[in-house]
Amino acid sequence: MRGYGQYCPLAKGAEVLGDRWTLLIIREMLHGVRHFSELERFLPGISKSVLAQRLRQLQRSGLVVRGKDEQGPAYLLTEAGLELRPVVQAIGTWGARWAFGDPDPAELDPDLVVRWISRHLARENLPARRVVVQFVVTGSAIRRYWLVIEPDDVSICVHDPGFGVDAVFRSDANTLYHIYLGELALSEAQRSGRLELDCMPGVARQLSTWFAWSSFAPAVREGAARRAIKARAEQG
Amino acid sequence: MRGYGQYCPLAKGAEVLGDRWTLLIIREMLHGVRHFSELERFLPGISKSVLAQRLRQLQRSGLVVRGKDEQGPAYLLTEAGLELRPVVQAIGTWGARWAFGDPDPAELDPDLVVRWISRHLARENLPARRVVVQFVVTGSAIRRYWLVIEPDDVSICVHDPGFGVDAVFRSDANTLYHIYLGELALSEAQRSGRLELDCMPGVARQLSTWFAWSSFAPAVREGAARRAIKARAEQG
DNA sequence: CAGTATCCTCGAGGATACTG
DNA sequence: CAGTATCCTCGAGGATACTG
Repeated sequence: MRGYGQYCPLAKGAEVLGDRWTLLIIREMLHGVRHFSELERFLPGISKSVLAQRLRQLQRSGLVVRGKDEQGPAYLLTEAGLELRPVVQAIGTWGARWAFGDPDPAELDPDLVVRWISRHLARENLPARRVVVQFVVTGSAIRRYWLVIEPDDVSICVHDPGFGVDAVFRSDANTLYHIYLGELALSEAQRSGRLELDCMPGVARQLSTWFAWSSFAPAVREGAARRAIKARAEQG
Repeated sequence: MRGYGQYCPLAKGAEVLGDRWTLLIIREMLHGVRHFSELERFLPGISKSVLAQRLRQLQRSGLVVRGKDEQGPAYLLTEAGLELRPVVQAIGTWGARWAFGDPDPAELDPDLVVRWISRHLARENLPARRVVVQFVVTGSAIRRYWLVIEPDDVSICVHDPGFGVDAVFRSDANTLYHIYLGELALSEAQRSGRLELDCMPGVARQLSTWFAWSSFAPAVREGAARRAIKARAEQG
């Protein structure tokens, strides 16, 4: 981003962070995403050239270093990049409270929400064996996903991996997003019929503890509560 | 800013705040700036049309309302806008630590730094009478400012208002910026000869308590200390 | 997979003049 | 002062093809 011509900490921060997509790239990297193609998959709509340009710029600004790992080139956050966690948290918290209405249908990408869910597992509550959770996302086209959770690895399959299934979620994408974002409790979603949940015997009690949901969930809940109160006040 | 197509609190926050100049406009309004022309003066380089467009957008997003006061149209932050204070503070703190090198000479606008200083006074430490502080900013062209501090008003004059002067600061713009940003203590600036400070008798002891300096000063100091340690390590 | 190179379009915003 | 209207330029970035 072109500079503001001001010797001011906020202006300097905004210069580094203000380019389109930059903050979302940082969000992904704070979640542990390290590879170019993985960034592309988590950022639908970004083009290769923009992603490459942003990663170069982030290296020049000292937030990211490019290295190698087993799977090829890997981008890692520096100390400066890691210290953006409070910034991302502050903007996301504000966004959840004040810029978060109902989703546009085009924003409800089932692939994406299943990926998001799969990286916010509460590992400490999961059994020490392999667990498979199936998601059936209804809509104009039904999408199926199998979350294969191994003690030290998680993968998402779009075909039955054949290990058997511990639990099946069946809902539309909108409902799944609201559950992930913490606005809708599993039990409430089931009661209202928006979610069908089938579990293997013995799993039902633990299932709800396996998922950590979004780190913005508390702010999303507050924002939703505030909007509900306001709507009721305007009606009454 | 065009949307990201993601139903994510961070993406939604970034959509509202990510346009060029938007965060700096918010910074000014958090400092109490309410009028169009005042925003223009605090944001050198912004054009009328961009400022007008941003203010319209901020109203549409619900961060700002347009009203009237004694001096004409006035823009005020809503509750949503006021809650951006932690966001501005987080980005500025990060910027001070990780994106704040030496200033480009073009960034050292004497008008601006005197305005900044004048709105971070420690009112509780100022006497209950009118106080006048003169700033003489040296450089290719010498600029003079008189800060006229009344118990309930502060104004900046570029001609001697004729009230007499309680203290005179004389330094170049670079030094004045570093003092404002908290990197350079008044006493240290004097000792090193970068600042000449003349006071009326009886004022010298209090003078240093009159100024609150930048709210990012602690982060700027930490950032400068970190860079100094790093530079020394690289030398040794 | 992990990008680069090239071409092309469109929209952001600067400059300038004008208005209530 | 507090903006709006108009014109014009330039750069961001999308599409596509290509490379190690």
